[in-house]
Amino acid sequence: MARPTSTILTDAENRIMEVLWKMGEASVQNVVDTISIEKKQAYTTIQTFLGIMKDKGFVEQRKEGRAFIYRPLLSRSEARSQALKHLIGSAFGGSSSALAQHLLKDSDIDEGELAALEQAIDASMNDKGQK
Amino acid sequence: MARPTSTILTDAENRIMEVLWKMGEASVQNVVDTISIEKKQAYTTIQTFLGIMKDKGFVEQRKEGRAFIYRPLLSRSEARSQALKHLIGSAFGGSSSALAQHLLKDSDIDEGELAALEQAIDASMNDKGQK
DNA sequence: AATAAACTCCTAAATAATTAGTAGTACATT
DNA sequence: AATGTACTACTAATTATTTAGGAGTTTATT
Repeated sequence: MARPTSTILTDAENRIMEVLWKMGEASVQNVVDTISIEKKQAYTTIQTFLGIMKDKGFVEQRKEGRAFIYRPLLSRSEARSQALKHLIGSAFGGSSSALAQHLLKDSDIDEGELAALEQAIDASMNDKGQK
Repeated sequence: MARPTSTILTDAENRIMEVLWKMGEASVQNVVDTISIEKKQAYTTIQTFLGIMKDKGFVEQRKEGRAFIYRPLLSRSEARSQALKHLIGSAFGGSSSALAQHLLKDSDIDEGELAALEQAIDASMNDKGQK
């Protein structure tokens, strides 16, 4: 394979998920209306994305009348944990302590606080985003 | 444009930059040798990437004999800050406090420490990675 | 009933990201 | 001198990401 499919949400997917997370569930039109305030997008563009996101397992669809209603299967917190994990893997050599040190590189904190942040990052990466 | 070029390092670019950061500067062959321990990559693949990275301004090239020697123009710390900024923009709604809260959602810390982390994140995003 | 509106389904197309082969040139070694 | 080695330059191909149009169908409105 030339390029593996991203395991995390792409930027466009993120924008759409944001609407679903805010509304709980939404039709294509709902997403278009909400997103078009910031970024003009064709109805069919959103439709295409929701189809892709269904294939990837990020959302599920249910028929209501003629239209499909989409519901997130991935929580915002889970998505954030996964994105964070990916960032650490790619930009921080897989080391959460590297991230902790990067974040706090200009602050004057002691060893204990650094270790605490490191553990918090590890926890964030590994949880399933319940909270 | 259907897809804007990524402003941050892609995964493949990151792997290569990691070698340049470690060695200070490196030839194509140096990168191949180092990377091939983990991931087998053709000489010309690395060559193509270094060309792209030169176009993007991430590295500069200098001729030494027949071969090109590449040197990073972007520091690891800068790259990390940019990657973090991008993550916050896409997955955390642009809010550094959202990231701080996500990181510390299961720890028992007080308001002051949370605010301190938030400021550290802001600082990390905005600096030029001198340290 | 005819027309418009709201959908879905299928198709298409541009650009990025990732990977690598081939041709050609310069240098080293037998 | 011939052959191999080490490069660069150019080309190519695959898959993902992002964007959207057109055909067809069902429902609503004149």
